[in-house]
Amino acid sequence: MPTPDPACCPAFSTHVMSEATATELADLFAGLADPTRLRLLSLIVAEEEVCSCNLEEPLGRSQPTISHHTRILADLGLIIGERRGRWVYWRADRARIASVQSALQLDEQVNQR
Amino acid sequence: MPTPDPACCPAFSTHVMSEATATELADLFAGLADPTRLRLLSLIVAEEEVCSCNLEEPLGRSQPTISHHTRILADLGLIIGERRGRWVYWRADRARIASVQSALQLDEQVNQR
DNA sequence: AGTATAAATCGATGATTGTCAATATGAAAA
DNA sequence: TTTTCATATTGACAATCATCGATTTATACT
Repeated sequence: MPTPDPACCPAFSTHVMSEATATELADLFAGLADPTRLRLLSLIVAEEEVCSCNLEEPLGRSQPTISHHTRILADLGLIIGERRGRWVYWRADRARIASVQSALQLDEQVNQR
Repeated sequence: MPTPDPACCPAFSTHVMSEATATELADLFAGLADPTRLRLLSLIVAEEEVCSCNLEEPLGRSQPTISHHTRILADLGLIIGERRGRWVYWRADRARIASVQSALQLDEQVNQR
């Protein structure tokens, strides 16, 4: 009778999320990994559209900081800005936000691409 | 006839996610905002349980780095580790992961707590 | 007890990030 | 064309973080 396998666990073949997919997803989560940005997003999601000038006061951040955060969310496609005159109006891309949700089905993201 | 309101937009009362909720959620997203951690999580989610010793090779990271990442995911409650002998076996807390998903219903997170 | 080994912790380093003051850009109003 | 003002960009700084080599802790085997 052979000695039992001392290995910690049986051999198994696991599928790992690809580097590319992981990096892409991580960038999205990083965009959501800031309290100010989440509050900003919640503020925009709650309305049909919100003017930039109405963001600074409820968030308690300076104008450059707000601009910084809106840019990050916009670059990720989570919000969309439209300039009308001197003001920029922001609205949420709800489909895009929902797609981040479904990205959390991690077992279905495996080995794609 | 009075001059039209020069304001950028009509007055509105918006609900913003609370600081506390935002910080809590941001911590969770920060945990997911790293490619190595996402691949690690996908690897664990794909199996019933995975031994630590089977994580280093597919992820191409050193043992201290893997330990660092499992700790972060475990502290967030996304994975659960169980020591059996010399080895630690990890499994995903799927309910916890699903709760992060539902946290993305940002409009329902408003003003809670 | 002594050895082997799996995982955790420590210490250091290079990189990224949130923030704001100062400045620039761009569009409307006078 | 000047002036005004909403937004964007720049530069700087403190803080956080991913990573790994070295070491420690803890468990099992002899």
